[in-house]
Amino acid sequence: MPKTLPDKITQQKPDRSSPPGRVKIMKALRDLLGEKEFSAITWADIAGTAGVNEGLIYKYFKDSRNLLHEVLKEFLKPYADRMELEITGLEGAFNKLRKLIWIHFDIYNSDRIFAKILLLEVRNYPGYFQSETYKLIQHYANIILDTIKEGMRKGEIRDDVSPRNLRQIIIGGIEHCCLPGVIFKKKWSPDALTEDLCTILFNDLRKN
Amino acid sequence: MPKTLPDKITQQKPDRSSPPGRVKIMKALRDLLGEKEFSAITWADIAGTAGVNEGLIYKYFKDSRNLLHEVLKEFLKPYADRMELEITGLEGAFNKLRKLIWIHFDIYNSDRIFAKILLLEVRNYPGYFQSETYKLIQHYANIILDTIKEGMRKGEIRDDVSPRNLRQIIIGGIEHCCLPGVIFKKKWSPDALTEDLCTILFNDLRKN
Amino acid sequence: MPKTLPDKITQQKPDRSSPPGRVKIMKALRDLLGEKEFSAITWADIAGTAGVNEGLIYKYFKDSRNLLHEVLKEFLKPYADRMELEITGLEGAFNKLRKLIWIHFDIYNSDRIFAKILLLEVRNYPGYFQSETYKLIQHYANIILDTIKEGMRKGEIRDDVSPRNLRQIIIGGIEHCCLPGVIFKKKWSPDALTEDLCTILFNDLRKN
Amino acid sequence: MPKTLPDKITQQKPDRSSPPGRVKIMKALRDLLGEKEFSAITWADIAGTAGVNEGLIYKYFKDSRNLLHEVLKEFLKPYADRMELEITGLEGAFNKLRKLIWIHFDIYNSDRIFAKILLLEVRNYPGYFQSETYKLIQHYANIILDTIKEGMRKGEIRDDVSPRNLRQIIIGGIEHCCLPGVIFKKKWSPDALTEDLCTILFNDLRKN
DNA sequence: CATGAATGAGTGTTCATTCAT
DNA sequence: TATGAATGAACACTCATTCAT
Repeated sequence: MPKTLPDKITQQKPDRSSPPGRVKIMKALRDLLGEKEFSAITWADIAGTAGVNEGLIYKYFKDSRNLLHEVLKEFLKPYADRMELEITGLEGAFNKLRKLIWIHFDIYNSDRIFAKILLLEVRNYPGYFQSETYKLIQHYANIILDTIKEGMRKGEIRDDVSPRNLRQIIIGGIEHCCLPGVIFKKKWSPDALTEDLCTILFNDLRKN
Repeated sequence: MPKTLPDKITQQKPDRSSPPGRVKIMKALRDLLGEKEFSAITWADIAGTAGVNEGLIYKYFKDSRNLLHEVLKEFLKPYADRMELEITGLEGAFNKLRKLIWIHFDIYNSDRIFAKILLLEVRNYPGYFQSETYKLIQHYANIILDTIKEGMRKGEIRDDVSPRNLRQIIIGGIEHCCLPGVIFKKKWSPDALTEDLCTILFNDLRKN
Repeated sequence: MPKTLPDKITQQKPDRSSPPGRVKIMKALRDLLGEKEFSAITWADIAGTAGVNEGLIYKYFKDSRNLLHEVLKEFLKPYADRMELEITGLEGAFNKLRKLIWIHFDIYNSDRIFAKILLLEVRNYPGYFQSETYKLIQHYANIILDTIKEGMRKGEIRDDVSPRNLRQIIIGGIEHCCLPGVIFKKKWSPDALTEDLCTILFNDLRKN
Repeated sequence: MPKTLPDKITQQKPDRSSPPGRVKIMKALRDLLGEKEFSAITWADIAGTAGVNEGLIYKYFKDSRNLLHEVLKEFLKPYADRMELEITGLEGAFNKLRKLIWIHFDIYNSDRIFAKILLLEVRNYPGYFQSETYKLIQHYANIILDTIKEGMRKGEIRDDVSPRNLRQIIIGGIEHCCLPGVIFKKKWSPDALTEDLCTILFNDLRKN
C-alpha cells in the first residue's frame, strides 16, 4: 500500500518576485474558502482578511474568478510533476492505475477545502472549461488515459472498451466515492477506498 | 438492449389547484434554463419571460432556489416510479443494474438542460444536500443500492466490497461518462455507454 | 424682424403614462445640468436631487448617457415641428434661411443650459454621432439643407458651391457667434446676430 | 492656390532641459490619443505606454488635464509663428483671409487626432477657457480678427458688420466644414473647401 | 531620476424584496 | 389574483494619488 505523500508539498514559494500584497491576498482567499462558499466571498471579505486595500486585488488579479484560478493553480501545480514521478518505475498498468487512484483519494482526503471546490464548486463557473485550472485537471486525467492506453497496447488491459470511457469511470468512481465524505465532512481511508475501487473495476464483479 | 423510454413522460399535470401564474412562472424558468445558467437568471428575467409581475413570484415561491427545486422536482418526479417499474420482473442483479444504468444515460441524454443542471450546477447551491431535489436523487441512488444489496444477498455479486462504494462508482461512472457530452454538447449513445460501463464494471478488466 | 417664439413651448407633457419617478429623475437631471457639467453629475446626485432611489434610475434608463439623451430629446422635440411650421408660407430661400437662423439664435439664447450642452458637451461623448439626439439635430440641419437646395433649384442661390458646405458654414457661423456668449454667460440679441450673419453670408463682403 | 505647409514642422525639440521621462510621457499621451478618447485614457495607460512608473507623471504634470494642455501646446506652438509669416507680404485682406482659411483646413486635415481633440473634445473640459491651449487658439483667432479689422480700416471689407462676428463666422465655417470629415474619418481637399468657403463668405450669395 | 507597492474614495450597476392598489 | 412603482443594500471594479526606497 502506498505511503502518504511527502509531508507538506511546499505549496507556496515565497518568490521575492511576488509582492507581499499579492501573497496576502491569495492567502486570504485560501482562508476564506475554508469558511464559506467561493460565490459568497466578496472583494471586501478578501481585502479585509488580507488586510489590504480592495483596489489592490484588482492590481494583481483581473477579477475574482481569476484570483480563484490562481489559487487553485498554486494548489494543483505541485501534484502535476508528482503524479508522473510516482508512477515511473512501477510495473504494469494496473499497478500504475492503482497508484494514481490512491493519490487522488489522498489529495482529496488531505485538503477538504480544495476537494469541495474542485468536486462541487468550480465546475459550474462560467468559463471553467476554458480555464487554466481545468487544463491542469485535464493533465492529471490524461496521465490516467495514457496509462490506460499503454496498458491496452501492451495487452494488459482488455481493449474492447473505449479508453476514454474507462478513464471517465475511474475518475467518476473516485470522485463519487469521495463526495459523501466531502459533503458530510467525514474522514475516509484512501487505502480502503482504493482497494474497493480497484477490486470493482479490475476484477470480475460476479461472485467466483 | 433496452428500448427508449415511453415517449414524453407527462412532465406537467395542469392541476386545477395550480394557479395560472404559478404555472407560467415555472414554465418560464424551465425555458430560461435552456438559454443560460441558473445563477445568471434574475427575477426580472423570470417575470419577463412568464409575462407576470415580479412581485407575483413571491406569492408562490419563497426564493429563487426554492423555485428551482420546484422545477427540478417536477422534472424528476415521473422517473421515480418509472425506474422501479422498469426493473421489476427482470431476472438477476446484473440485468437490473444494466437497465438502471441505461435509464440514467437515456435521461441525461434526452434532456440536456436538466442534465447540465443536475450534473454541474445544482450541487453547489447552499442547502442542496438538504433539498427535496437531493432527496429525489437519493431515491434513485437507493434503488441502485438496494439492487446491489439484493444481488449480494443472493450470491450473485461479490460481497467483499462495500455496496455503497459500488453504488457510488456506478453513479460516478455514469455521470462522468455523460459529462464530456453535456459540456461540449455532443450526442451520445446510451446503448454504447451502457455496454462499456457494464463491461468494465461487471467483468475482469484484465485481457483474457 | 421675427418675434420671439411662443412663450414656453410645453416641454413636458405629464403623460399619465410616465411614472412619477421617471419624471422626477428627468427633472432632476435638467436641474443639475444648470449647476454643473454633465460629466460631473453622478447617479447619487441625480437620485438625491430627484428624491428617489438610485436603482430606480437604472429601471427607467439603461445608463446615464441614455438619460441625458432622453432629456435632450424632450428638449429638442418641440422645435422639430416648430421649425418647419415657421418657414412654410415664407417667400424666397433667403427669407427662409434668415428665419431659420434667427430661430437657432433664439433657442440657444433662451436656454443657456441646453445651449452649453449642445454646443460644447454632448458632441464628444462616445456614441453621440449615433445617438437619437444627433439625429434630431441633423433633422434641423436638413431643413436648412433642403431650403438651400430648393433655393438653388429655383435659381435664387448661386449653385457653384456645395450646398452641404453652405449649410455647414451657416450652422458653424451660428454656433460660433453664440459660443462667446454661452461661455462667458452674456446675453446676446438674436436680431443683431441674425442681421450680421445674413449680411455676411448673403451679400458681397467687399465694400461697395 | 497655396501649397502644403513645409514638410514636418518639428514638433518636438529635445531640449536638454527636458528629462527623458517627461519626453516619454508626452510621447505616450500623443500616441494614445490616436487610439482612444482623451477622457478614456488613464494614468496607467500613459505610464504603461511610456514605459515609466505611474508616480513619475506627478513629478512633471500636476494632473492629466495639465499634461494634455502641455501636449497640445507643443502641437500648436509651431503654427503660431508660421501663420503670421505666411500672410506677411500678401496683398489685400481677402488674400490674407483666404490664406489663413486654407492653413486651418490644412492643419485639421493633416493631423486628424489633434483635429478631433481641438474640434470636439478639449472645449468642454473644465477650465479650458482659462487654459494656455485656449490662449494659443485665441492667438490664431486674433490674427484673423486683426486681418479683418485692417481690411475694414483700409476700406476693403464692408464695415457695417461686427468684425468679431465675422471672425466667428469664418472660424465656425471652417470648423463645421471639417467636422463631418473628422467625425466620419474622410479625407477632404483643403483647396476645395477654401474655395467654397471664400466664395460664400466673400461674394454675393444671390445668383448673378 | 525613477520605481514598486499600496491606498481611499467613489463609480455605475445589479437585484431581491416590499407594498399600496 | 395580480400589478406598477419604488427601495435598500450591496457589489465588483476603477483610478488618481501618495510614499518609502
